Amino acid sequence: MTQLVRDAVRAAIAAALDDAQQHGALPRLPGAEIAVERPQKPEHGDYASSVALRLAGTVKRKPLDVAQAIADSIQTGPLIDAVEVAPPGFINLRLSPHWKREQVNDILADPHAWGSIDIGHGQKLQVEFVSANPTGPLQVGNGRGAVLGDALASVLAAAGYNVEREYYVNDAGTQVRVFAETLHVRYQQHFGRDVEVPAEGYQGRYIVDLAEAIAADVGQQYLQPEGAPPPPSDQPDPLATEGLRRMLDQIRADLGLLGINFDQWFSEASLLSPRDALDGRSVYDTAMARLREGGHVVEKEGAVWFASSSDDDKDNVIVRSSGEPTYFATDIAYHFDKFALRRFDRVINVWGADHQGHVARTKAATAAVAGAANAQAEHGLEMLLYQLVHLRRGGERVRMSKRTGELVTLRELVQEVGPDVTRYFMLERSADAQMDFDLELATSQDPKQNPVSYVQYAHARCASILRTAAAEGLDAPTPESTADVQLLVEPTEIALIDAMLRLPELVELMATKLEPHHLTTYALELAQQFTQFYGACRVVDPSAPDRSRARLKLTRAAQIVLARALGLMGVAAPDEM
RNA sequence: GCGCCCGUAGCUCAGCGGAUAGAGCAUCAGACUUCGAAUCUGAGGGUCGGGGGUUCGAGUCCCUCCGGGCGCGCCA
Repeated sequence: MTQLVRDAVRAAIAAALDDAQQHGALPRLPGAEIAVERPQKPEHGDYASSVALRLAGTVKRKPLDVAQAIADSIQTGPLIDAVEVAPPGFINLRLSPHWKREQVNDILADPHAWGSIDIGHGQKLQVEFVSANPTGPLQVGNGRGAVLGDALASVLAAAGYNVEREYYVNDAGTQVRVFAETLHVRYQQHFGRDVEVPAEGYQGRYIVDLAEAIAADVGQQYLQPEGAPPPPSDQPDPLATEGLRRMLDQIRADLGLLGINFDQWFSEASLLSPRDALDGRSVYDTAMARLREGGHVVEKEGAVWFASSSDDDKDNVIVRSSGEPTYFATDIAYHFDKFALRRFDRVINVWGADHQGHVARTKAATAAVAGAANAQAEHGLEMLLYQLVHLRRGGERVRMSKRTGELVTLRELVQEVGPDVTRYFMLERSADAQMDFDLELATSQDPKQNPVSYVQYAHARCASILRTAAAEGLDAPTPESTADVQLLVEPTEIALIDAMLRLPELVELMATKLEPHHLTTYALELAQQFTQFYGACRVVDPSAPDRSRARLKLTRAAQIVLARALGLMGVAAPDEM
C-alpha cells in the first residue's frame, strides 16, 4: 500500500499556509481547498498549486505575493527539495531526486503492491457487468462492457475495495420464453416437422445450430407429440433449460477467451424461488412486500406501479395488468438482494447507454426497497454507462440484432485480433465516447503498429535485459541487492522513475471517477519512458558494474510497473514476443 | 418535443477550472558492427463545431444554436 505523495505535498502546503497566517505574513483566512496538480511541463516541477491564485482575491493582495508568502513557509526536507514561485502565482514544488531514487527500492521490495492504495478501506463492492441475455452469443458491443467492467473491478481492487464481479443472468421473463419457443421450433424442424419460427422469434442461425447440437446429443427425448399445445409457461421446460445452459456455457467460454472470470453468476429465476432465510418467501415477494409497506406502490389502470418520489422520473409499472411482473420488478428484487441481503456497501452496474432511462428509477427503487435494511442503498448504487459500439465493415454500417440474426460475435473478433488487442482497443476510449469499430481495419492492422505491442515489447525487453545480465554474471536486482540506486542520475533514468511514481495517483483517479481508460495512455507513456532510458543508457556494461547493477534495479522496477499496468487492463505481460 | 452522451491534428482519441492544447496511427526526412529495429531522433499538421456568458484564468463550467449517437410510463 502506498501513501499518496500528492497528499503529503498538499499537507506541506496546508501547514505552510497555516504558518504564514500565524506569522502575520498573510491575514487570517477561512479554510481554503488546496488544489495540487501535476504540471504538464517538467520545468514547472513535480507538483504545482494554484492556491495563491485562488486566495489572492479574498485577501486583496497580488497573487505572486501570496504565493511567495506561502512558499517561504514550506518546509523542505527528505521529500520536498525545492519550492519556486512562478507567474501569475503558481507555487511549484520539486521532489528530492534522492527520495525518487529510493522509491526504486520500494517498488522492488513488494512487486505486487506498487499501485495499490487504500481509499476503499476494504468496503464490500460489487461490479455487475455484461449481464447479457443468455438467449444468444455475446456481441462485439458486449465486449466493451466486459472489458470496461473487468478493468474497473481490477482498479477498484487496487484501490482497496473488496471487489466481487457479478453477471446477472436473465433466465426468466419474456426473452427467455421467446428463446424457448424458437428453440422448440428449430428442434422440431430438425426432426422434419413443418413448423415456423414465430414472427417475434429469434431468426439467427445460431439457434438452429443449438437445436441440432442438442438433437445430436440427446435425440428426440424433448419432442412433444405432434400438434400438441405448447406447455404452460410455469411448467419446467427441459429443452429450454438445456438450451440456456449451453448458451451460458458458450458465454462463459467467450469471456474466458478474454480472460474475464466472474465470482458470481446470479440467476434472475432464483429471485422467484422460496428461501428459508426469508421464512419460505422468495426474494421477489419479500422485496415487493417491503415496497408496499413503505408506501411506494400505487395501483391504477389495472397495473401495479412504483411511485417515484423523484422529479427525475415518472411512475413505472412493476406488475402488468396481466399479473406478470415486468423486468423492472425483478430488477428491484435483485437490488434488494444486493443491498439488503448481501449487504454490499457499493454496487456499480456497468450498463450500455441504451439503458440510460433506467438509471433514475433503479436508484430510486433501490433506495426505497433496501434503504431501511442498509443505509448504503441510498447512495451506494452507481451506474457506469458506456456508449454503444457501432460496427463498420469498410464504410458500411453493420446493424446488429439478436432477433434478426445479423450478428458479429465477440468470439469472432477475439479469434481474429486476439484478446490483448481487443481489450486494449475497448479500453482506449472513455466510456462516454461513441466508438466505431471497423472490422476491416481491426483485422488488417499491422501488429507492429499497435500500441499494445509497444507496451508489451517494453516489458519483454526488460525481461531480455535481465536475462542478458544474468548470463554476464551480474547479480539479480532483488530487494536484498546492495546495488546503489543513487547512481541513477541520467535525465532518462529520473524521467522513468517519475513515470512509475505516477501509478498510485492514477489508480486513485480511476477508482474515484470510475474511468479505467486512463490505463492505456499511462501504459504507453511508461513504455515510452522505459524505451528512452534504454536508448540513452547501456544497462549491462561489465566495465561499470556498480552502475550496471543500479540500472538493473531500475529495469526490474520498470518491468514490475509495466506488468502492473498491463495486469490492471487484463492484457498479458510476456517475457518474450 | 423532452432527457443523457459526444463534437479537439488527415484518421482514432487523451486532456483532475491553470502555464506555449497532447498521444498513437498516417505523411515526410534521418538512424542498426552496440543489452531485442515490434525501435529511436526530427519535421509538418489545430479559429478545441458556431456564438454569448461566469472567472485573475475556459477545450474543461453556464446559456444558446448546429451536427451525430442513445433513450422517452404495462419490451428487455
